[in-house]
Amino acid sequence: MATGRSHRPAARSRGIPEATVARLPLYLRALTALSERSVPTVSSEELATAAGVNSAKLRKDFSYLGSYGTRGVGYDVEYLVYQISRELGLTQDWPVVIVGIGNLGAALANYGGFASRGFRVAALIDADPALTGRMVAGLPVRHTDELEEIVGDSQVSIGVIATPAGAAQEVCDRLVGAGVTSILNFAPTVLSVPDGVDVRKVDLSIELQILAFHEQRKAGEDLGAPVGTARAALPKTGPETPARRPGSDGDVPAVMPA
Amino acid sequence: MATGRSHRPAARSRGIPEATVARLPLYLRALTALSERSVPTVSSEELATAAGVNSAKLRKDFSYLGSYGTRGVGYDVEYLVYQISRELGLTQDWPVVIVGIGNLGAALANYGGFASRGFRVAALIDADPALTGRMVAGLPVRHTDELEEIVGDSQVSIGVIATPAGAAQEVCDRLVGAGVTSILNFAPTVLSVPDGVDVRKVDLSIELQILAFHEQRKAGEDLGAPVGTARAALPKTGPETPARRPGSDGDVPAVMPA
DNA sequence: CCATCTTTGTGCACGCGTTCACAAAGACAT
DNA sequence: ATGTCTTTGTGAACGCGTGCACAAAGATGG
Repeated sequence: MATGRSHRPAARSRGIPEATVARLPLYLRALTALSERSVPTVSSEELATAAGVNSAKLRKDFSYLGSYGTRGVGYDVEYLVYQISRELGLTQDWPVVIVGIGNLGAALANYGGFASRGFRVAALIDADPALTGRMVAGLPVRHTDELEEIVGDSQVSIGVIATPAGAAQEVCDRLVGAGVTSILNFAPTVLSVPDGVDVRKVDLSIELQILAFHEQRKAGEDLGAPVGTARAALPKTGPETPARRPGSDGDVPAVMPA
Repeated sequence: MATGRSHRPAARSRGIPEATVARLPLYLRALTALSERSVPTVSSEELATAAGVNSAKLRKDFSYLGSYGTRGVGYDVEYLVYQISRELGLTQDWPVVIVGIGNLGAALANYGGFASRGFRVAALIDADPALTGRMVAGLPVRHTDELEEIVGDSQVSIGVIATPAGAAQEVCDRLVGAGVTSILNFAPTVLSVPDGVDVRKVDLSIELQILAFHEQRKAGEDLGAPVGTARAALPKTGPETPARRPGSDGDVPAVMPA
């Protein structure tokens, strides 16, 4: 749950709702597990449970792809794995560049799940000259100066940004300029991109804050103190504002990069 | 956007829509930046641009919190920072434990954005005895055996799971059993938790697959080949299923943990 | 004190996503 | 072949989220 779609409110690409697309990887993972256990068929009920969704939703999702089930029996696991893989574009290889090889960037580079689904780390890029040439996850770190060349030569269309927030927009612009049309952003910034470029962001801090909100709510319900009252009545006379920790973050690095 | 909400379809906690809650951290970040530049007030239009949203949406979001603006002028930056912080529960400290100190876990432990928003890493936990006692980000890694004790003593209510997928559910169960009621899950698995426990998941692989879908769609539009046709007509006779890479992943570690 | 101008707060309509509930489709047994 | 039983696929209703568009509020200047 750390995803945030970006522009295009609900692109309904080629008839498949965005919400459905977001769940296809979930189904695929559950199906792959079944496939490895050599389970031949699965019902919508079983698969839905495994994927953590409602069976009606799953059936409707699959209905957007076509009629791949058999009534009275269920779905053929192998067949469905193939269909979803194809639908998601995982039958081809996707070269990916990672920019910003700090703690997070390095962790991503070592991520085993990349190769397993057709994603191949084509290059690692960092602005720090001290890092250039060092091997990370079996690949040499290359300097930002080479970015355009790398992207162009390797036909990279997906870029991962794991730089500090301050550098993210510039890196983004250069990636887009070099031909990248999909970006996964780990830096805590709003990226602006031209139409036709997709951005998804992963933001640890936001996720934690959302959890904190609900956590506070739970705690507040226990006490007799109504959390959400005596608020609209504030006179708002002058800045009684406690001014929490002035000048601490606001431009913090993504997940401790470089 | 790598977030995925989980149970509760749209909990509308205490009147504030879930979608609004998810945007509050965005506003807070933009406001903090303005605060550091000592900007006294900001209009909904300006703030919306900075946060990457529509100004009507922002005003509606704020209307759920109360009437904090001044017509003809805008919003008082400091005041709003305080109100949103309070609403999100960031005026108090949230001790957090991280379980699974692999590449990703270590990167998270080093994340600077934790402390800056009231989140404090209370402990690092790993099942590997070889790691126990080693210092990571200034904290000693402690063994899983101590999990219950650590959570209980430190009053931890938020847990971060960065273990391999296979270990995630067990770790989750133990965290919940020890009193944790909010979980941020980086492992690529569906976690099942009792009611009252919030789970948010961050899944790199899913994000990339969603990007790949759109990427494929873009590429398909260029060619004359209609991507989504000649599909429903498949006879489906026997497993012509190409059976993509049998038995490769399916239980892959989150982001290359331990 | 009045007029003007800016910007908020929100009523309303629309569309996407979810869920229910059931008819149609097929497997399987007799 | 016919009937029964299981499970899919989907029409329809509902609710949340978004965005428009405007009235109300207040600041500001004369």
